[in-house]
Amino acid sequence: MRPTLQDVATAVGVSRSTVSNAYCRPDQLSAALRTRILDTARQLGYPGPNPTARSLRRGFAGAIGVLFTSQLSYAFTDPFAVRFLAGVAAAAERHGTSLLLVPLPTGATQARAAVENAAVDGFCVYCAADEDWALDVIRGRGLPFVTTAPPADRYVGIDERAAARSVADHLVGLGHRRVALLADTVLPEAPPGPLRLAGADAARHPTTRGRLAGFADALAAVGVDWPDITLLNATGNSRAAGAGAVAGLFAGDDPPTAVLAASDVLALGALDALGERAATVSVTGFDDVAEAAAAGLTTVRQPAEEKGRIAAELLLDPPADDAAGQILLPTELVVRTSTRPVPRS
Amino acid sequence: MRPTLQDVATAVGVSRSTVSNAYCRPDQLSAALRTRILDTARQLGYPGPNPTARSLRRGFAGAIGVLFTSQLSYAFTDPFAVRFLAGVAAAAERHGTSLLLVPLPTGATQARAAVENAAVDGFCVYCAADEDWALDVIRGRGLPFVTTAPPADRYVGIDERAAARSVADHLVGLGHRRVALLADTVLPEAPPGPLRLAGADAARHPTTRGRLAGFADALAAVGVDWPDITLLNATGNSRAAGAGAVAGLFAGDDPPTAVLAASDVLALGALDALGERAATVSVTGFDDVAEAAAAGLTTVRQPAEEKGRIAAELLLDPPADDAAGQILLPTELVVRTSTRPVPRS
DNA sequence: TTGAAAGCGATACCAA
DNA sequence: TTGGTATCGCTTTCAA
Repeated sequence: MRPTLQDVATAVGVSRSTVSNAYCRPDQLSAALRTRILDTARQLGYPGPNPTARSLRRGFAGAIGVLFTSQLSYAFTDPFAVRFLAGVAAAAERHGTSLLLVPLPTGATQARAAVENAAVDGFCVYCAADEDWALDVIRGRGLPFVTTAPPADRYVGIDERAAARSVADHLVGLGHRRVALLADTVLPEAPPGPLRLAGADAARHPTTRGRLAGFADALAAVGVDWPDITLLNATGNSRAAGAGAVAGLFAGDDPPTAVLAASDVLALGALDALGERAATVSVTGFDDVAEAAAAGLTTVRQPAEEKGRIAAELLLDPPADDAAGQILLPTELVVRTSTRPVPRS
Repeated sequence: MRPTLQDVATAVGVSRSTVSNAYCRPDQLSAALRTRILDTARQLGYPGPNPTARSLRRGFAGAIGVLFTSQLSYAFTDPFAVRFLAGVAAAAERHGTSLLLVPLPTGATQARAAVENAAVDGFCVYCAADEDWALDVIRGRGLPFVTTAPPADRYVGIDERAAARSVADHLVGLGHRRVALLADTVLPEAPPGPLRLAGADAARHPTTRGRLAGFADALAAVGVDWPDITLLNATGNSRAAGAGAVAGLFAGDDPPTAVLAASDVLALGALDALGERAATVSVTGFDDVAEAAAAGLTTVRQPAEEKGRIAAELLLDPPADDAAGQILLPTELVVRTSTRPVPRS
C-alpha cells in the first residue's frame, strides 16, 4: 500500500496537520521539524499530498475543461482549432492551470456524463452554442464558462456575419454573380454536394448561420437571393470534405464563377477538386490558417491564438465589469491570388 | 450553497447510499424510488455526484496526463506533436478517458509540483527521457507511464539512428560529402548557427543524439567524421529557428552541398533561408509532416497519430506480456524533390 | 430493496 | 509552533 500523509505523521510522531503544513505552509512549523518530516516522507516513499484529496478538500481542481463540439481527435485536424488551443494553453500556462480535454462520446447520455464528470473549475467551450445541452450541464454544475460565440455572459468571438460579408463583397466587386457557397454540415444528415436551403437561418450551426447570412447579404445587394443561391454541403470540416462537396459542380452548364467557403480548410479542398480549373474559378476561405497563405487563398483573418488566449483569461480571471466579458475580435479581409475578376465570355 | 448528495437524501427521506445507487447502480433500487430521487435532485438543483469526491472515493481520476517537455503552448506549434496528440486523443476518446495537458512552469520546483499535483491515472510523456526528473516524480507517485523513446518499461518510438541513417545514406548516395547537420538545441545554451561538437553523444536531447548519430554513421561510411562535420544549432524546433541556424552559412567559400535536418520544421526553415539557392542545395527533413509533401521535402516518415494512439493504448490497457510494451514503429524514407545529385563543378 | 457505518486522503480552523 | 477535530462529498461493503 502506498503511504499516506497519516503514515508519515505516525512515523515522525506528529499529527497529520503538521505534516500537511510541512507541505503547504512551511512557515507554520520550524525548519528543523519540516526537514525531518520531508526526509521521513522520502524514506517512506510518500509521494506528497494526493491531488484528488487535496482538490476535494480545497474545493477546486486546478484545471479548466476544454470542450470541442465535434470529436476531440478531429479538433487536432482543424488548424484553426489547434491554434485556438495553443492560445488557451498559453494562458493556462501563465496561470499554472492544467487543461482537461474532454472527449464527447457519441451517445447523448454518455456525452452528458462526460461533462458532468469532468473535474474542472470551469469550461472553455469551443464553437458550441448549438450544443446547448453542454452549456446546460455546465450551468447546472454552477461552473463558469466561456464560449466562442454569443449569446453568453462571457464569450470571445467575431462578427461572423460582417466578416463573411467582407469577403463576399470583395467577390461581388470583382463581378461575380454566379457564386456557390460552401459550408460544413449545413443540415444534420445532409449528403455532400448541392443543398436546397430556404435561407441562412435554416443552417444548423450558429457559426455557419452567421457566415452564410453574411455571404447572402452581399449577394442580395446585387440582386441574388435565396433560394437561388447555390449552397454546397460538406460532410465535415476537412479538405477532403470540401473537395467532395464541389465535385461535379463545374461539369454542368453555367457553372459558378466563384466559391465562397465558410472555412479555409473547405476552400483548400475546393481548390484541390478544381485542379486546373482553379485558374478560372475564384475561391475564398475563412480564418486565414497557415496553409491559406501558401495556397494564395483570399480569406478573412481572425486572430486564432488570441481568441483562445482571451477565452482562457476570461475564465481564469473574470473581469470585474460584467460587460467586459463579451468580446468581439476584429477581422480583416486578406486578398491573395485565388480571387480575380469574372472572366469575360 | 450548492446541494450535495446528502441534501437530496434528506429531501427524499432516504439514505445517502440509496441516492448514490440511484446514480451509479440503477439496478440496486426500485425504478419508482429512483425516479423520485432523480426528480427531487433536479428540483433541488443537485448537479449529480461531485467528480472530485467520486474520484477520491473510487481511487482513480478518469484522465491521463500528457507531458510535453517544452512549453505546452509550443507543442501546438509543432505539427508532429499535434498529430501525436491527435492519436492520443483518439485512443482516449475510445476509452472514455479525458486528457489532462499539464503545462510545465520554468522553475524546477514548480515544474515538479505540476507533475505531482496532476489528478491523473497515468502519464503519456512525449519526447522526454532527458526529463528524468519528471519520470522520477511519476514513478514516485506509483503511476504508470509511457514514453516515446527507450529506455522505459513501456515506450513507443522508432529506431532514430537507423531512420536518420536512411536519409543520410540517400544523400551520400547522391554524392554529397560536404553536408551540414541541422538540429534543435543541441546544447542547452548554444547560440544559433555553427556549433563545434565532439560527437553525437554530446547532444543534450536523446532524440537528437540518435538522429545525429545516424547522420554521422552514413557520413563515416564515406570517410567524413566528427568533428569535421558541420553542425548547425537551431534555438527551437521551428521554421524560424531553422532559417536562423543556416543563415550566412552559404555565403562563405566551400559551402555545404546539402543540409540534413533533424526535423521537417527545421528543414523547411532551411529552405526558407536558402531561397533561390534551394535549387542547388539538397535539404532533407525528418517526420514527414503535412507541409513536407507540399514543399517537396525528402524526409523520413514516422507514423505520428499511430505513435500517439499506441502510446495511449499502452497506458489504458497495458499488455499482459511485459515485453509487448516496448514498441519500435517502422519508418520509411520518402524521396521527393528537395534532394538531387551533387552538381558537377 | 434499503440503510448504517466506515472510510478515501487531505486541509483548516481554533485551541493549547 | 503544534495537535485535535470537523469536514470536503461520495462509494461501498455488509447487515437488516
